[in-house]
Amino acid sequence: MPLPSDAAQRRTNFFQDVYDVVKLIPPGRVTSYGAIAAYLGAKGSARMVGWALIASHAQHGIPAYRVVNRNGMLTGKQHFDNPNGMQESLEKEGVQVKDDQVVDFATRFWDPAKELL
DNA sequence: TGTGTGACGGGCG
DNA sequence: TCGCCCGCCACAC
Repeated sequence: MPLPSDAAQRRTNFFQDVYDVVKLIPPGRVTSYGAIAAYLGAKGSARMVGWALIASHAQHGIPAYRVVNRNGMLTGKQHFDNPNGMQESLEKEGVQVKDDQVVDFATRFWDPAKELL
């Protein structure tokens, strides 16, 4: 039986790791793609995190709406079934959103590298 | 097999 | 301050 290549194995783990980290984001908090990428040791590859989040649609229990870009902007809302649902979900958890942007992002920011020791 | 694309981030003029 | 360009790497065609 063929053994999976290290590269393929790592790719799978990367996606899984992204989901795992996103699931650990506390309610009422948000994080950025770059922070997740840095935590996974893929610093500079924040795009891969976004790619993984697109695939996260197939999974359930992935609060992808808690992930925004470094400016606290809901750039990925268009990828949800209900683009407006992303903002509504955040506001329901106490995260104020104005103009597709998280209010007081600096305080709401949750850094896995620091909080998730 | 090669090329284009993207839910990003940092740097430069 | 604003806008543009480059690097990053997995995936689709």
